[in-house]
Amino acid sequence: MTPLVSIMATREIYETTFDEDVQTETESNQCPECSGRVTTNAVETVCEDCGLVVDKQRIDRGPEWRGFDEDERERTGAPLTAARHDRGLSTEIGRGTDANGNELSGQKRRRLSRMRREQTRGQFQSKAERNLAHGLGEVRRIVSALELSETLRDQACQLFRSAQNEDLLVGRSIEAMAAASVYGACRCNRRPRTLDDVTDPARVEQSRVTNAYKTLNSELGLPAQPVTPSAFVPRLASELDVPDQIRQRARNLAEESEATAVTTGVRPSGFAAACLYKAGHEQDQLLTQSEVAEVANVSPVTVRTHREALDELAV
DNA sequence: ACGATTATTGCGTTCTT
DNA sequence: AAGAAAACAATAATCGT
Repeated sequence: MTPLVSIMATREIYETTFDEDVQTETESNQCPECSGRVTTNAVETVCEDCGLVVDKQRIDRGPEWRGFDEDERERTGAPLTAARHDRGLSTEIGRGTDANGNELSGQKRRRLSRMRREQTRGQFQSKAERNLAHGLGEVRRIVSALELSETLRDQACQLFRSAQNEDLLVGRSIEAMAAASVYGACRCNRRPRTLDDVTDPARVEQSRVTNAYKTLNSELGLPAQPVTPSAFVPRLASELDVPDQIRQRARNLAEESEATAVTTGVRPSGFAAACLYKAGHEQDQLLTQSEVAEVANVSPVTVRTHREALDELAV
């Protein structure tokens, strides 16, 4: 029997969390993570202590479609977004034509071009704002490379903002913090993404992303939740192109194992791979260990050892 | 510095064709 | 019989306390 204390020690690798049941939905004015007070502004409801976005988009910021012509509408334009440094409220000075599409005289064009230059200079009032724009750009790039949802992107951007507000960027690179923000958002939403997945499109060493995430997690008290093997099953299953039956069986296997303690401290993706392997063999679909190991980014040996754990469980 | 998980490598065994 | 796959064992590397 392994001593319990060491399990507690290593599980932190994959299950950084501060409270076991953080997922409970609270309608009240308390943060589900740290019980701090939450405040609601026009954009979202955030916890004052930890920065957790409890709720968002209470207010419909979409265009008003009821009005039939322009002056009946009171709200128009693109919705505000946390994903841009100016929350999407930028102004651009066009070139070439006036509002009616007519050509402009050379004199006016020169004047406009001077104005444009001054305006782009004025867009970033400080170095911090420039960094923010850069960071949010990186976050957007990584998020789209990983094909994550828009809400997740906004949360990641919000994380990056918080990180900057808390001066977590000093001594760290913007790219690393951007990647860490994306990973943090994934963890808070139980998205089956590994640190490798997030680091891959980022242009930094993984160690720096790890470092950034660690400080992000501890300083901001992220409501990071353990990502379970069952969350990885669908993703691996689609990469392997296995039938639904096997996918569901693998998911069941994973969930049953999670009920016991055998999945604590192990790489979720590796365990999910073992579940898929076992499920495939139960239904005479020959998946090789190296196949499943490869899509999960683990070694075949890992798949084997976890399959043994699964066998003992089923009896 | 220690313990746990995982990767890597090498090697004899089992299964398939 | 030949080749692939799974099993086993020993060692190294990594990570968190």
